[in-house]
Amino acid sequence: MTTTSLRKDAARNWERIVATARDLVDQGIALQLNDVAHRAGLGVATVYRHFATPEALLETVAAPCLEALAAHGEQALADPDAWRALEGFLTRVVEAQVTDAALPPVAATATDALPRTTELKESLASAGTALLDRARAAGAVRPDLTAADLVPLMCGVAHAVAVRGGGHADRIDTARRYLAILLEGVPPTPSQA
Amino acid sequence: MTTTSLRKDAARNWERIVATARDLVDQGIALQLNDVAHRAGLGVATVYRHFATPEALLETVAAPCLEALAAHGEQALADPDAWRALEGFLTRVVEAQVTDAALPPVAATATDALPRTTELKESLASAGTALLDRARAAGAVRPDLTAADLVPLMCGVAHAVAVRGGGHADRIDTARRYLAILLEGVPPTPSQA
DNA sequence: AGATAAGCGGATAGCTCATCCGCTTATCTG
DNA sequence: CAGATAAGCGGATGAGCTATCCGCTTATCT
Repeated sequence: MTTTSLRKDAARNWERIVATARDLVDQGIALQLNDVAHRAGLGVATVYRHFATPEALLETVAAPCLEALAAHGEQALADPDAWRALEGFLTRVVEAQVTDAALPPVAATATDALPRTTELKESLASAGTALLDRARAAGAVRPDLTAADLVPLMCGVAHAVAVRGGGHADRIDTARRYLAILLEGVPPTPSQA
Repeated sequence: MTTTSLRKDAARNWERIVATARDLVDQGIALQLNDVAHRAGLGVATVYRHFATPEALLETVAAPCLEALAAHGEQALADPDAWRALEGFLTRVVEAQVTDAALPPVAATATDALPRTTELKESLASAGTALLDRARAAGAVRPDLTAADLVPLMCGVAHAVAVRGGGHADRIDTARRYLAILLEGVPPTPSQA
């Protein structure tokens, strides 16, 4: 047996746990490991063995979405229009945050439970940084806005949308609208140019 | 005895509880009624009698600040410059949210534990609405931005600042910067004008 | 097929929350 | 001022949740 492989039943249970957690997240129910175990028809210890904390499970649930965003970020760099690339990337990010309830808490937390999450967030951040720098080189970004502001601002938009409330379609609409307002403020003001 | 008055010791304990809670909030410690009781040197039941839930206590702690903001909102309407009035008001709001840890959760919650909180939030919202409408009348507000967006956007800025982190002075600076970016996006775009 | 250890499950100990009830004390009345 | 009254106090306690441990099961390898 190779050192990293998982026993077949363990792998199956891992999937069940993540799928159950995914359902709970989609229903807006907070993850409680005991509860997840019960709903998945598994022993409590099985869940705790795979995921030490609810945060670790949540990060695992959020991972595929983070991967997709990071992948899009890479692709966006191929767009010759720097502004359009940045705008498209940020649009995807806020839409994802509004669509997937697992993302906001993961995005807003500085210290991750899983190393994998840190990796994903770093690759996402570096994509964002590259896109922002490229837009800046095109003179489209005010000097006091830096890459370190990107994640907070995206979290801020997502939070604003959540506070505003409404159904899913409303929230997507609100997210686009708030992002549009934000993007108006990204270029340098006349006095900064 | 008039029906609404409180016994002297009860009033004193109420003050102690709120003061203790204020300290905890300032230290960034989550309010737990049992814990508050112990720190205030009071019985647990005394705290539960005055405040049914941690939210009710938090709202009480936040109330003075909400009152001050509402009062400023009234005054701001006296400013002949509609845009400056709106900008000043929103600046106070985000600075308060960043300075007082009791505000963000209270502002972001739709259903209040205390009727008083609902009152205060309504008066604050109506001040904001009046200021926004006045700025709109001056042609300084894009048509798709309504009064219903004001509270969410302020919460969004506050959340973005919290995610960004830093010391208190840093956060104030970040808050002003994010608000400045947001305000750039408030006026109509050329195509909307 | 048998050996082995990885993995499983649920009982349970530890902790936090919120209520209840006998006692204390402020306030009112004569 | 003293007694009566009920408003208010405090901490013991039961209910509910979290997370760990350990004896049993089962997948995997030879």
